[in-house]
Amino acid sequence: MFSDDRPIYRQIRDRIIERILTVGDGAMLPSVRALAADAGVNPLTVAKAYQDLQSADLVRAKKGVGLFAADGAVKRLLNSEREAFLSEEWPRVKARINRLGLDVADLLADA
Amino acid sequence: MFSDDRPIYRQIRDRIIERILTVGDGAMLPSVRALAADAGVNPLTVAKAYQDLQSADLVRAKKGVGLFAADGAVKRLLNSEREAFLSEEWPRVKARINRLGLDVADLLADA
DNA sequence: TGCACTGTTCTATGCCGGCAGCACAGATGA
DNA sequence: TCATCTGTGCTGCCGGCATAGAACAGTGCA
Repeated sequence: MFSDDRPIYRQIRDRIIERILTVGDGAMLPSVRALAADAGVNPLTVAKAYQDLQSADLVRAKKGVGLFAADGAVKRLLNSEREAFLSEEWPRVKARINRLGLDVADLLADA
Repeated sequence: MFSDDRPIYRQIRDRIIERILTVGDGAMLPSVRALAADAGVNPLTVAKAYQDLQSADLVRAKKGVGLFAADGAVKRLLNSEREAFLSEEWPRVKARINRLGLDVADLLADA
């Protein structure tokens, strides 16, 4: 379910980010306990992921109600994630593709 | 120098793998202490990376002499790394590209 | 008023990663 | 022989990650 070489709470955070990009601003997000049960993980671990997202103003928490994608979250996520991907992940991936003797164009073609 | 969310010894291991793919079978690899000094890391951390590679028969150690890329290391690395990349990393990357609405042409452009 | 949900906080425990420091064993060359 | 390189092994220490278990505070609904 999870990669063994990245902290679970970060993988949970990434999963929530994907969800925000899908459901959009203002939408309700899965509760700490529900997500923990679904992922087979301790609720504290999920809470830590959500607190990261709250620190980044991507999620609003309403005590007793639930968690919600913040206003403008999608827009800011698209910007920051695009930036991070193009400047960090993609160069590394492209170098790896070349080193393994694979063809970038071929891989992108059947997308 | 290192990503903050993956163990350093794994990032060191990846770096050594890249080097093996470059220098080829039988070539001498940087010593534990030299690589540790170069990366600004504890020698034990580098040793752990090398021991991973020895367990996978990708590196041979000669006590008092040094570390060497094992016979057939390059071939086996190309196979296993390609396999791992295509079945795990690439699908994730491709999904990310689509989710972020990135243009394939842009990714190919700055090659 | 209860009940069931929500997020949040606390304590304690265990494991892993990384560090510092030191020591040992094998190989090499002056 | 001796100095110096090599890989390997140990101790202790610390912080981060993840867990279990319990508890507190706020909301909504019957």
